[in-house]
Amino acid sequence: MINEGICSVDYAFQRIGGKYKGRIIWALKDKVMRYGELKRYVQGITPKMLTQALRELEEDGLVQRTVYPEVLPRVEYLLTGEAKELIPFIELLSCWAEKQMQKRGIPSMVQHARPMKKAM
Amino acid sequence: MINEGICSVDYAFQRIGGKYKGRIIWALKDKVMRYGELKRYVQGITPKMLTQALRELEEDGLVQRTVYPEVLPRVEYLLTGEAKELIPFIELLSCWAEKQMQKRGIPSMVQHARPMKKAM
DNA sequence: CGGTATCCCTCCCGATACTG
DNA sequence: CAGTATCGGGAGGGATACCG
Repeated sequence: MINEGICSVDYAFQRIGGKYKGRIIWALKDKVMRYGELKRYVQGITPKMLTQALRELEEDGLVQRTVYPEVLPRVEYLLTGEAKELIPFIELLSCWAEKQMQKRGIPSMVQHARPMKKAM
Repeated sequence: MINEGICSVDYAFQRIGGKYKGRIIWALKDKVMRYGELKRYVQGITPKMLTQALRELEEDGLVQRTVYPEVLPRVEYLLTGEAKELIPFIELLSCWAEKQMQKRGIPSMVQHARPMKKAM
C-alpha cells in the first residue's frame, strides 16, 4: 500500500489463489482437458466461475486455450511451461494438506471421484 | 458441493490463502516476531486483519502464540513444525513469482524494505 | 458444446476509534 | 504494547437463464 512494488509471495497467490485456480491447474497437470471436462472435474463450479478463472489463468500465461472450429465447437485447455513449473510445488502442498487432514480426521476427497448420484 | 470430502489442494489454500497469511508465514520463517513487529513487516495490514489472520493460523496449528505477562505486554508469534514444512514450498513459489514478475517487468518489492517515509 | 448475461449475496477486507 | 469494536464498501462468488 505504501510501496510501489509488490511482494512476490502476494503475486503468486494472486495468480494461483482464489477458490478454483488451484484445482484447475491440478486437473490440467498431466492432460489436456476440454471445457466440459473441466467443469465435471472441478465439481460444483459454475460456468461463470470456470470461464473467469480460465481467462485469468490465460492472461497470466499459465494456461493455453485452443479453439478447434468444428461443427461441434471444441476448446482445449492446457498448462504452459510456466505453469508446469508449479506442479511439483502444488504436489508438495497437496501432500502436506493430506497429512494435516489425517491428523485432524477430516475426510479427504479423492480427486478422481465421479459425481455421486446422491441428490443434494 | 456434492461431495462430503474436501480436496487437499483446496484445504491447503484455505489455510494459507487469503490476503496476508502467506506474508505472515514468510515473515516468521526464520525468526520469532512480536505483534507490532509483524504489523510493521506486513505493510498496510490493519490490526484487525492481522489479529484475525494470526488467530486463524493459530487455530489451524500453524502459528504458536505466547504471551509474556509483563508490565508492558509482550506477545510473540512463531511457526509450528507443521508450518515450517511449508517454507520450502513458499520459497519456491516466491522464486517462481520473481521470475514471472521479471518477465513481465513488474517491479518487485524487497521483503526487508523498511517503511518508506513517503506520505501516502 | 462452450460459453454470456443478469441478479444477488456473502464474506473478506479497510478505516477509524477505543481499551486493558 | 497488543489488541477490540464498529461501521461500511467492494470484490469474489453462487444460481439461473439464455445464446451462437
